[in-house]
Amino acid sequence: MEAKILSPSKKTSGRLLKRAFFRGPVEHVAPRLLGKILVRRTEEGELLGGRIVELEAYLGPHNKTADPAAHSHRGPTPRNQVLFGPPGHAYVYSIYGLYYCMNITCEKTGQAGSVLLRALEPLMGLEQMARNRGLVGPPPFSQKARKGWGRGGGANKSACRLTSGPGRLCQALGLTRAAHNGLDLLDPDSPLQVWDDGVRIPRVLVTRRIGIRHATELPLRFAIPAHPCVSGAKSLTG
DNA sequence: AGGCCGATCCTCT
DNA sequence: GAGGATCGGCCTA
Repeated sequence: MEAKILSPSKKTSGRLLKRAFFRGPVEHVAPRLLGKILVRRTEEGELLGGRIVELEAYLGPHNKTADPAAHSHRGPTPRNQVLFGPPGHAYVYSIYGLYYCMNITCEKTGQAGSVLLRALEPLMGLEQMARNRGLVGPPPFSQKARKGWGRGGGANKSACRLTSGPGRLCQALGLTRAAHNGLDLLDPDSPLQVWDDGVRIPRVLVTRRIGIRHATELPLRFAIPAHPCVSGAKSLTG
């Protein structure tokens, strides 16, 4: 069951999203972010990025439904203060002392809803992303995977290993708390942006969230059905 | 001041 | 399917 490839065959481009896009209830914003493109411009001017194919919503403390899994659940702290700022910004935090994860702030300032990016379909800068992930060099990955890279048009399963998972995608793009936490994703001059290239997602898979201990029953994970780059459970009961 | 633990990933059985 | 790596933030004393 090979999934449909959503990548454009031409050179990837797109428009910056508007602030208002992120201002609504996070459970409404999250599924609409599927298909949008996360892009980092490196210091050397290279573009690294991919299409968002899986994400999770986390509810702010203002919400009627309590979400003890959210970092904002206990209110503002030095670590999570970006979550309580304006929408459309990057919240990057370290986890397990080894990896980073990235959220996009949503809703109005102070409400602290956010979206965790869980998987991208690699589109830009695949060679560099592989280096960032430490996947170049020893087989089995490099030899096989390199064939599918180079051009913009392929979400083969090997390439997905670059950005399939919240820690993996941050490592691939080279995202860190020190360099990227708090950046405005909608600023034309920002080194980290979200683009819309017009791709529409016809159907959205909704499941429980992955890897959390609290509020595990909430249906707040959203993914493109059967996309090869989606991580983890493929159904609500999985 | 100290302890606990996580929105993870990788390797090995 | 299980366990280890590894550390900053937050809670308790």
